[in-house]
Amino acid sequence: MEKKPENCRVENALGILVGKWKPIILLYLLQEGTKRFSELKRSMPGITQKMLTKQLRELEEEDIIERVVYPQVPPKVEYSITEYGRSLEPILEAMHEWGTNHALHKVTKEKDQQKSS
Amino acid sequence: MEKKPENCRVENALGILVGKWKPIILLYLLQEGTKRFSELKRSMPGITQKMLTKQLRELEEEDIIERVVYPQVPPKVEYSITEYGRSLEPILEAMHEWGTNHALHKVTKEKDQQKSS
DNA sequence: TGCTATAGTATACAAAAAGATACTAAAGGA
DNA sequence: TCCTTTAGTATCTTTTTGTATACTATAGCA
Repeated sequence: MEKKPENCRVENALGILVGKWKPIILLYLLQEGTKRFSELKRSMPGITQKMLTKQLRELEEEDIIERVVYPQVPPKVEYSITEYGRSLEPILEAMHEWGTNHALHKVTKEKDQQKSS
Repeated sequence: MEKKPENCRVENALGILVGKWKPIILLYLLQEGTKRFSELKRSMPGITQKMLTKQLRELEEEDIIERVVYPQVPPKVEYSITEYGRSLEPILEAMHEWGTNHALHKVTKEKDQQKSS
């Protein structure tokens, strides 16, 4: 496998996951399946509509999620993970697991430093 | 495993990997082992000293890399991945692999769109 | 004496990401 | 008639990231 810094493709994946809300959106859709825009918004207190729209558009652009518009009033738009998008799941799981452990690691380290000071 | 958006730990991992140069630094150190500051800099054309220093400090802060200073003039400082930092390797590999495939996926998608237009 | 190399720091600035806030259309209900 | 709901868009401001450039100390070398 090519891992030379010159042709590092980690950013290709990173770019898709990066964004304050993207991992949250993805985990939510992976677990809960298809969701409406308003449901997504309600599930993420603090996000603005602009941000949610932007992140969703970016994920759609990369073929990770699908957007289905129902021609109704008031509007109804549903979002879901694509078949292809599911291929990100193992990475998200691995990061979640590592991240959970890392929170612990930091606490442990801090305690050690307190002891030695 | 806890994957509720409310307690998403993906960012814990993401935060460490994010930064224009961090994946490159990590892959390089993982492959090449211990390296001096100047070697890192030379291997990453385009990075400024300030940026390199900053990224290295952040990785050190998270216990991913180790910094060893030799009391010499001119100075000599060596960086290497910590034992703990190695636990990120599978994630980086997975992202690299996914990212490589994703580049292909995009090209394929574009071709499909051209055909249908 | 002046030049090089090393591993930085300091300062100013530009660009990108995120946030706050106000606005839209049009159906259905009180 | 007015209010609510939905899924956005349009601006503007703030915060975070990243870049450019100049500066530092000191040993060894010519």
